Amino acid sequence: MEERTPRRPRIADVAREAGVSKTAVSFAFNSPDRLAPETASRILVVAESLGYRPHPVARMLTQRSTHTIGVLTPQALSVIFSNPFFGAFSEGVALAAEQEGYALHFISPLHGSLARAMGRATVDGVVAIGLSATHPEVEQIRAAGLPLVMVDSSALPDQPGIEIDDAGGARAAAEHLLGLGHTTFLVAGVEPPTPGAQLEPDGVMGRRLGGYLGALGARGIELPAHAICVGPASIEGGMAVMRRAWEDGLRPTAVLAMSDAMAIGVLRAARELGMRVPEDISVVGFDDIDISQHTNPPLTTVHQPIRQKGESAVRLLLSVIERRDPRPEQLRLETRLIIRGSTGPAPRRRQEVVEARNQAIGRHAGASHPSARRKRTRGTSDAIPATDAGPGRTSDGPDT
Amino acid sequence: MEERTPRRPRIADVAREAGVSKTAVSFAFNSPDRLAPETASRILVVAESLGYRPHPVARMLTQRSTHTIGVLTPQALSVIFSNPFFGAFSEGVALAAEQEGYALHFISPLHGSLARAMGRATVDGVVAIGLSATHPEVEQIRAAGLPLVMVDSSALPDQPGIEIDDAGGARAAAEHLLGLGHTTFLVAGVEPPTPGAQLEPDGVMGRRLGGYLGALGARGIELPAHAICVGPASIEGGMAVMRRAWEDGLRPTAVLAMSDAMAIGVLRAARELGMRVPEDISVVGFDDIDISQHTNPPLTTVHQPIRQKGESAVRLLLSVIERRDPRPEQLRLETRLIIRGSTGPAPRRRQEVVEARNQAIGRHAGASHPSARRKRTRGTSDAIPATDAGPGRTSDGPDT
DNA sequence: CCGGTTTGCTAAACCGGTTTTGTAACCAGC
DNA sequence: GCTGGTTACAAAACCGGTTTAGCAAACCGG
Repeated sequence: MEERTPRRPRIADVAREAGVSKTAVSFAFNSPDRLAPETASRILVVAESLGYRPHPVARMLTQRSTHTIGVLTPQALSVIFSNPFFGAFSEGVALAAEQEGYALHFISPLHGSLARAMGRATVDGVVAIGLSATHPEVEQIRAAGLPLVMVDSSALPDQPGIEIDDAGGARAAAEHLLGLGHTTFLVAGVEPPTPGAQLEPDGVMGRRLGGYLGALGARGIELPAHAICVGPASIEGGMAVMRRAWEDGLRPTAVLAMSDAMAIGVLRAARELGMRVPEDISVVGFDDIDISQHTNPPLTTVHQPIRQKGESAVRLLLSVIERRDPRPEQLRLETRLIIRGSTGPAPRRRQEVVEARNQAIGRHAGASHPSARRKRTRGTSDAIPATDAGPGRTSDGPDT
Repeated sequence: MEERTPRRPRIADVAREAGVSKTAVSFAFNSPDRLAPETASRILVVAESLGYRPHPVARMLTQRSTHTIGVLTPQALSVIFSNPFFGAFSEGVALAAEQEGYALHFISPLHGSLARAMGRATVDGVVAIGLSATHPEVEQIRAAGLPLVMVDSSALPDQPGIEIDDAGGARAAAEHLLGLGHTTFLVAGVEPPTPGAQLEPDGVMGRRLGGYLGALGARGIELPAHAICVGPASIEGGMAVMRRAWEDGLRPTAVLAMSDAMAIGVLRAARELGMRVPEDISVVGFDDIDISQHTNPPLTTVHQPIRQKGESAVRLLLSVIERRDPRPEQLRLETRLIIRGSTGPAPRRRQEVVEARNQAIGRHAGASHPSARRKRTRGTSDAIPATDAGPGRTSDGPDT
């Protein structure tokens, strides 16, 4: 005989119970100074006793603001969350959002449609990561009048966005290898989401490729088309690329990988093919995700400020949302090469690579230039047990 | 002289422009079969030309559903996203949510208050991870009539929740070490969020500790209180615990760490203190996060199905939200010990540990029992370059 | 004591949709 | 020719709040 459904109390219930108007209840919660102190507190007491909480959706509707920012990714979240790059980026996003009192809403394709997901999303603005500028949803979002900050998409000129110096970082990576005497390269690229499509020159990967090719070209080295292999941006993808290249008869002494995950896969595949890193083959990654300093050998890679990218994207977005800064801004963050243990001087003769392979396990000393190796920055490479760098291992220890 | 602010078109605008009622426009979008075909398409054309999209917040309000599930964490998201455990958990959550067409909304303390954040959150239900059952917000959520699934909190009996067999996993870890002859242990625990508080026996860490102590007690080994050290659940936390224990004069031959991150920190600190793993000291982690198979040596740890936990939590929540299953369910997932390279037989004499330390770098052969070591499962331990396990390294290769 | 301001609160409009109820037109059947 | 049932749409109520306009009483200086 009790009440059937203990319906959620509404503002009218509180008003009736307290003997005041809805307006007064609203005031009690939002601007108590507009009421007599004892009235306000009486209302709050009644509200508390009824278990009343203002309905957040109704509130959003009238205030025309959700205090939520959306993080848009063209891929499914279930694949995205396993990506360390995205984890670090989200960390930055979350940090800025929390400081500013905004909640986070992740937007990913709903039943395959990003547009549908965007239609459902209740956000004040969107940070889009990895979305190409030509993606149709970009126009949809802009048409909806929703503030948008694009990360890693060569943005339209009148559009706020965050980029990094992909080309410069890639150039530095290639020049580093050139300086070590390498002449035979393999580029391990991240394949575009739509299979069969070419690397779009405007995208992140296009810019990185441009950097590689530019540096190589400046030394008169032309990279044959078949030395650019693409695969998924994962460890498995990197392994697949390296194995395929090997089976195709390619014998690079240096690999330029467009992501750290791929570089790690290349590292592993190269070792399984009997090569030593960096004695027989050098590998450079891109991104400098956290685990890259823990691989064996520690990965030489192009660092980009991933967390800061997320943070800056949110701050830029909020400056638009809150109309502090009417003019959209473009931010460009720097990259820098971090030299660790996965790169070394090119083998003297090409033949060495093959020899090394046939020798399988047996390590022979003196295959490379110890003096040059010793000069390399160790950085934090011996900071964690995952790496064997540091005195006593790797090359200058007792076991070489 | 153009329109000042190109206001977002409302349903009334479309209705007027198309010469129909608001109802008809609503029908055109939601149940077109209730209109004459040509009327419906005419309305849609007009809507398209005006750039009209139904306002998601208004829609939520009338439909009394947000099609969004909340992920609640008592810590700040910016610390949470850097946690590989949480990344894997989120992956599972996202997978299930995407399949069911739900969006994801992360709820973390707003200006330090979880209650405030909950008040703002527009979700149909909540998955709470790492929230103690006695946390005041639990009652708030239940009072609000919001479906709630608690993960890793010894839940109230009438409350749906997901747990794992923490005690059983911990027991297996301890028994493994006991079977290897260890008698001197250190427990590296995860400190409670509120400093100074004791490990609550009902929490995850309490259950794990119970498992450790139970197994030890069954062999007549009593763990002194000072051999239980706590710190943050991070690599740094694990390092700190190990160093502090060493400085306090503890000389354990085996460490039971309550998280993999801590175990990795212990690994590193132990090595820096001059110990070899597993010859001088064995380490067991808990969770089996992805990188644990890539440490050096690969980490022996208690596996728990992290992704599945996230997935199951969402499915359980949705069964409550959509009232498919009126009776809340409790799910208990299994754990299992994964034996990799970080555990080995106890050193014959305690003295060996000290010797090993004083010898610093020089590796001496035969410090442990090769026969027993060879029996250990290698698993995927040689699957990635980060580990040097596999023929030719670690112990049975040429460099021991 | 009077006109004007301030205080404390309310009634009504509004946010932008969905859903229930209503009604006019058309058609079939007896 | 009237009843009863569809069909196609409209009017109005509603979701649960906020906000604007307004009103009565109290205050206040002259």
